[in-house]
Amino acid sequence: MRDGAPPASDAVRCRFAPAPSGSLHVGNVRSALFSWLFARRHGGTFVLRVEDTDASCVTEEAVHGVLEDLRWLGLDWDEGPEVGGEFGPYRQSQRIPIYADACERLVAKGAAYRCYCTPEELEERRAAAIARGEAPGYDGRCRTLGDEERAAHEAAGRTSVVRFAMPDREWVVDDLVKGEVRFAAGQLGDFVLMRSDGSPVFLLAVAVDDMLMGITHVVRGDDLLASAPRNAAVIEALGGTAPRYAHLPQVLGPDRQPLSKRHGSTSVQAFREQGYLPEALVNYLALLGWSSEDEQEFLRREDLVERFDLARVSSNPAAFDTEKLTWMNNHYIQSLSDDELGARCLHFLTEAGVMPDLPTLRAAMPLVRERMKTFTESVELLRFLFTDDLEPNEKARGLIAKAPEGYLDRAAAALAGVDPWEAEPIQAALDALAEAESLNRTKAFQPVRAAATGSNISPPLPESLALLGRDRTVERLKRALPPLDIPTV
RNA sequence: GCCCCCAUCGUCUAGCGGCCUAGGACGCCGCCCUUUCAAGGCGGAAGCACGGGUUCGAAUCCCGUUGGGGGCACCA
Repeated sequence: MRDGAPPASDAVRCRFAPAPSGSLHVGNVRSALFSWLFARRHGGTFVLRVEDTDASCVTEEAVHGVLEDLRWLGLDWDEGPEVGGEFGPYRQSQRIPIYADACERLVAKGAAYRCYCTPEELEERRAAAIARGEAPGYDGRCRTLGDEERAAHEAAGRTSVVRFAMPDREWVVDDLVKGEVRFAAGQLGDFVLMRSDGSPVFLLAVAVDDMLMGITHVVRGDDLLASAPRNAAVIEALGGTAPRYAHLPQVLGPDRQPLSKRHGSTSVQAFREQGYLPEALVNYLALLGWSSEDEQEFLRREDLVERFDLARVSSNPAAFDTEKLTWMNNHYIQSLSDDELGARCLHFLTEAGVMPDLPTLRAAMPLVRERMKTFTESVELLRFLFTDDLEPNEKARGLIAKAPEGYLDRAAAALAGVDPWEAEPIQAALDALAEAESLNRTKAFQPVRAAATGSNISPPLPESLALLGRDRTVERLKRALPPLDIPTV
């Protein structure tokens, strides 16, 4: 029924307009993704615009961080910072004169006016309105000021802001995901467009930019739902046509509370550093509030583009579930080739101070691919191959301690004679040893694993030893200290 | 206080009046596989917030209640 698809004749233009925060959190990214998907789905244009009017806390790194996140996720933009476009500039801080001009035009045609009320006066009247059970928005006092009163205020040295004269009627937002949302007359008060220092407020900048940049569809979080009629009103007053809006439900934390610092790092950067794949994050996020008609869950970027439909966006808030993301990440890891996998692991290993030799690393990929949920886990899984400076963990020490007297020496001797040094003969030698010692495989293998890898957990043992090499294996088994030397705590 | 949004297993969801004894996925539990850990296979527990309507028939439509969230700034 509600289909956001426009007639093929007019091109879709979507935008993502982040404040430069350093790194996007998953909620913002979901908005960016859906906006991007909608644009791509309809062969439209995706515009990136940086909302940096609040210059106080904006740094170049913060802007770059956001662009990096988007690029990493594969959400490319057709117009915006670093790529340009015919409706630029794409940073609001560079568009100040445009806003000033628009504001002047609004005042000139009577759609906006100067307001001389002081913060104290406003606060007082707001409180009174609430006490009366009315909406606490601006009461419109300065809307009808005559020239003389205005002159008197100016003469008295009063500062002023520019307020938009919100037409006093019912406003209906025909939202692509929420349906018709109505705001009764009197609900939406006159809001500030320009501060007393002459700087534009968000509501002015967004309206002007969306209009001038020819945006046809605004896809954003539903925390902005109530500002949609204001955006539309300003655009109409400016003689433009308001875009269609699609307000997405919020992304909540695992505790179903709004995303905040309390939830720790939910930034794209954090997931990237923890070893999540962009494909997994995109796929997971797409499923957060949207589902494919065929209920398919594994969807690559192009599958999503092919199927995305705003009409299938759920209208209820969704809690971010790291467990499912992690599961999905493992799935994507398993789909990578050994070369791709190796390259990723290399990054995380070196980051952790482990310097792998490449042929061994590459050869180890089949052993670890289904054992990693994130790439950071590759470090613990593979470290033993690339450093002889192993600190056996608690459980490994326990296993070594519990091994029969002289067992590891006999294992070393048994393995020393294995030829060729490959997984199968190694396994055969270990099995023969187990039989000779009357041990089952678990009992036979675990002490060897502990001594050779320093951990009670490792990739399959024979294959691991094959990669480790005969000399290092034998050496580690011999060097594993007998129980007596285990220090008591 | 006023306005708006939302309500299916713990979580993400399918469902748009009869196909529902409510389906799938993550997670959880059990079994299988198994040298550890994973992965994989099989099976299981688990949900329509509540109350009224409408209808031959309601998870699906309407109203109310409750519960969550958002907005009402010289923030964005």
